[in-house]
Amino acid sequence: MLKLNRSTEYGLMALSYIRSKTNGEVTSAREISEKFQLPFEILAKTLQRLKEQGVITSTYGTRGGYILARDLKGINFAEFLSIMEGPVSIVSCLQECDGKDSSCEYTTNCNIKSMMSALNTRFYDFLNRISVEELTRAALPRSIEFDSSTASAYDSVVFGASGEEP
Amino acid sequence: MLKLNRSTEYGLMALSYIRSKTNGEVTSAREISEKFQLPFEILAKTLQRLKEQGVITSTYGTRGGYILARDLKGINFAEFLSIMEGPVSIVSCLQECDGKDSSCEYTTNCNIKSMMSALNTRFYDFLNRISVEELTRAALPRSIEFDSSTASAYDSVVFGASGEEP
DNA sequence: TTTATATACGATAAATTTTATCGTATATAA
DNA sequence: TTATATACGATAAAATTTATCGTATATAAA
Repeated sequence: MLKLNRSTEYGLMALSYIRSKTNGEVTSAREISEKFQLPFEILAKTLQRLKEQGVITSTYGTRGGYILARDLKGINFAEFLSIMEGPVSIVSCLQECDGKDSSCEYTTNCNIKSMMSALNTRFYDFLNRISVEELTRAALPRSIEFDSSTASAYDSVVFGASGEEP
Repeated sequence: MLKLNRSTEYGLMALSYIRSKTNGEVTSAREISEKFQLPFEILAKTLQRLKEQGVITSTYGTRGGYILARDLKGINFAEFLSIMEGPVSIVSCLQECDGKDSSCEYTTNCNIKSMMSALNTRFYDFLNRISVEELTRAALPRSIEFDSSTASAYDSVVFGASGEEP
């Protein structure tokens, strides 16, 4: 169904909340889980994965919790998804595992591989143009013209540019 | 994992094969299933769904099978996916079911809904720019410059434009 | 030093979704 | 009349996602 995993959603909700904190204030997994009614264990694992990848840092103990470790503008959605859901590929036959392509297991005679490869490249490019900074903004900013052909990967992208009311 | 369903892949493979046939020659489900080693029953259901949506037409009986019924240029990938996999939405809380939005069941207090809505719009736009005609071409055409900001939904889109060797 | 709090992490179970199979009905050419 | 092929509902198997459990580790505060 081409849907994001729950952990991806949890991760974005968590980052959105963490970044809203001021001057070095930490946020605990418990706090986020209660604030948004998310299952604690899964959220905790999600945060641990984000820490493992250097997106946030943690402090142990009674006043412990998480703070941002990287500029969210420098993390694009493709990278975020690969942290949260593993290697991103719209077709499994092109998914890289441990550095090497896993070839097609379904058919010995595929007539769409070339096009799926092209589609995958284009999809990856789509994800690359979206930063986690944008995805974790508090609210949709007022619509600004966006030209995807000139925007670089870390440019600000206003999603609503294609068809929303001003 | 943001992966296409098997039936979507089967559907594209089938359409790619069917369109390659010349002067009104029909293609049976059995033929496709044997040609590409795909499970017959699933492929048959896939073809039935494509027929139901008017993409192909069928003829019964001994020399029966399928032929194209619509110009594949007029079917974009968003529509194709909704035929094959049901309503397309990158987040379930925005997925329309029976005309009305199904609201979020996970949390009473979502801080990313606005951005997910924007992301979804943008994703849908991405899918809209890709036609089934392109996806079912026999091979990747030689790379041509593609400017996504000026291309209309049914324009030819060359996927390889972003980063492939010429 | 003890206790409460909080992260860390492997193992496993439950739920959901996807994928495949089965049985039967219908239509048509040979 | 028979063989071939689509049509379609019901159900089972497999895979994936989501959630839970148990235990270990680190730290601030009492």
